[in-house]
Amino acid sequence: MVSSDSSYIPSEAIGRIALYLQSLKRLSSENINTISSNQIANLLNVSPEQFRKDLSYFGEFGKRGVGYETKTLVKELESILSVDSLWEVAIVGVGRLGSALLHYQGFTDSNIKISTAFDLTESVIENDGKYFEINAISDFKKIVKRKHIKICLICVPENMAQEVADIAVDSGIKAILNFAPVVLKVPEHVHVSNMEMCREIQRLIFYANQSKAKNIKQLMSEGKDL
Amino acid sequence: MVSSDSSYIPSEAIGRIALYLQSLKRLSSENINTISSNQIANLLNVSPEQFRKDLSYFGEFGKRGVGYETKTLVKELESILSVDSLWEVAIVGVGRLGSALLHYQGFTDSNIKISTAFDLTESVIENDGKYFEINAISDFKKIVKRKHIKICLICVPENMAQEVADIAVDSGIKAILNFAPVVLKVPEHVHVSNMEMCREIQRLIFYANQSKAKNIKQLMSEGKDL
DNA sequence: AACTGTGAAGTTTTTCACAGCC
DNA sequence: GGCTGTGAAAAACTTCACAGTT
Repeated sequence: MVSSDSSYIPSEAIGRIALYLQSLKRLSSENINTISSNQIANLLNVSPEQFRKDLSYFGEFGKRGVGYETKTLVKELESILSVDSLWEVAIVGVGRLGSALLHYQGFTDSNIKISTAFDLTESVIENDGKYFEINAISDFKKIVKRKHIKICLICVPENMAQEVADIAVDSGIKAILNFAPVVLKVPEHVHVSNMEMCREIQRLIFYANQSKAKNIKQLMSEGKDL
Repeated sequence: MVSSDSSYIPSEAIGRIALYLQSLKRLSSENINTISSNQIANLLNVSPEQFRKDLSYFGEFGKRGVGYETKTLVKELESILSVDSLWEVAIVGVGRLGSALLHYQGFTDSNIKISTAFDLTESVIENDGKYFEINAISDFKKIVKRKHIKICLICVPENMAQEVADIAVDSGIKAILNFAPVVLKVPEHVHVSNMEMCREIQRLIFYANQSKAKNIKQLMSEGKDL
């Protein structure tokens, strides 16, 4: 049923599947049992066709004339993304951002757990009476191999990020979520996703200012003085 | 010189301009004065054509046969993004993530400053001998108007995010960086960019597992037993 | 010779529009 | 009648290929 030759699937679609899943879980927990592509699309600011097309890459999950059963679809999407069982991920760099992520509560609902943390040296940090063991980066390969960890978050300063990425690749890591403001060089089979706040804010600045420019243009075309 | 009718510009291009800028600043500080589209593209894993095309939406910045002057291009790109002067942004929600962002050092280089923080109630937090004033969300509009803040980061729990977004919109905020796992409803003239780690990690999980599936498929087609 | 700038071609992604099913 | 699933059309974006400049 679930086909997954990813070569024909727009990479944006995968992100949207995760979005649909998030929303469907919520709907399901609110005891909404059935939903149409129109309804969910409206909730998520995508088009209904987009929603249906995205699902169609993986199979047929709805009933014509009826819609989609939320509970079933949750299961199907979890299976598509392979998030139907817990994924343990590692984090490297336990500075402010890293430790914020380490203590973030929101991962649990998504079957994600930051099970292992690394920094330059071993230590133990405490939060709300809970203790977190921080491992030395020199033990990365050993620990990651033993725990079969496939995904790692990089939260180190920019001048160390590539070095960490190299270690991760060498340790068999399959995907990296990179918070450092650099473009990591990794082999093709390793996926990198960047979460860079400065770049993102700068994009917003462009658009925020753009709308100002548009307004000015509009006012001028209406013959108004500034 | 700098034209900017954003309707013809791929929105991805803006993110890349911010990326180019980041890299060019670094190169410039390393006293690299000239660079070709080939060189910079290789550094950033984009194609040289992509780089040239992205710039071409805004003007002509290079010299044929020579390349680009880093210092000049930095200035040009800063002007395109309007990040040539300081942008003060607000943050709402000073939990773990919010306070990590509040103390993040990396914004300065990008002319971004989180100048104002909000939470449910007024308070003062301390870090490294520095004191940060946290304002009550009820004062959001007043303060944001007075300080002419146009951009805000939303770091509140998901059940409050829409409420905060409504306040932001009402206060004249032009763009929102949203860390909550919900799709915000805002008028068309307000730009929202989402930084949602769970969804991003789930995307990585899909790809991480995909490559496994591919490997298995490959092994099987080579006639090997598992 | 080296490198940019850019129409045109190609590719990817989204939207349309409608057949098919409940 | 209402809603899905999906080829086909349209739009968006990227890459090609080459003319133009230093």
